[in-house]
Amino acid sequence: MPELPEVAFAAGVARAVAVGRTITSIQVLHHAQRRVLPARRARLLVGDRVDAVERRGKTQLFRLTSGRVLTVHFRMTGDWVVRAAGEALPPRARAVLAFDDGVRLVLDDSRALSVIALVEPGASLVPGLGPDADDPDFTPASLGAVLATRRIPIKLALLDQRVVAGLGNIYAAEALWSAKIDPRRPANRLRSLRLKRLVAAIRSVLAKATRHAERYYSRGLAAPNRFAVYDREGEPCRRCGSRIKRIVQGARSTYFCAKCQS
DNA sequence: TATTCCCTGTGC
DNA sequence: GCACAGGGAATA
Repeated sequence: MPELPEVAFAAGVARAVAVGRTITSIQVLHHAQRRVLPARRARLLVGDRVDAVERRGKTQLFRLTSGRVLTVHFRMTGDWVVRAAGEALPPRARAVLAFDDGVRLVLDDSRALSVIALVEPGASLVPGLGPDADDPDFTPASLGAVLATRRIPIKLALLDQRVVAGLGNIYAAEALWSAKIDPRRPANRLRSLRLKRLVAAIRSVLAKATRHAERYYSRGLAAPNRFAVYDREGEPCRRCGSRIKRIVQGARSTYFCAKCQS
């Protein structure tokens, strides 16, 4: 299930399958995906070749020889499944890309919230997206500047992809714990000390999780959860031992330690 | 800035 | 039944 580490791994799967291959057919099976990419438009992909698969935040970008770009966002429950010619599709297949070697890349998505779009050459790919966490442009100063006008709680600001690209609900909470920042603190009330800790924490939390995911997924294993706070309500804080709290912010859960995050 | 909606599935 | 799920755009 996709937060950034899963998307990064999935992009690697797509890259291995698709780069250098020509698309021979595409089926968009669910109406939710067809709204953005109707069959008539999807047909434009046939005969085009995939030159590269990249990632910006949680969006995967298939760069095509025509100059068009196929963008895929998994949202909550999307994933790639690879199927050889003739193999049965998974029950929640929402779209199927077939290549000239017979291999199919299947978008498997129980909730069908994934978004697939075809972007014309030169058009903006992911408008408004902030820097990725590993981008050198993502610094305490740049983060401070973006947050300066935002009075919303820092946890909600971190989920805004214009602030940092690729941070989701789990790792926003994990990074705030690591940086010892209260998720309820107004975003514009972080000074240089906390900004510095937060940028370092976001980088390290995502990098570690991505390496961890890669190790497991590449062997076909489920990655064991080893979160510091996420989904650990009532359990002891790994730093101070007090009980992890769960609150609701922006209609989603936030987990944190009220004692050592301020 | 807060709420609602898109979809389906799971667990209580 | 109902609450909730790792996302994000569209509303009010």
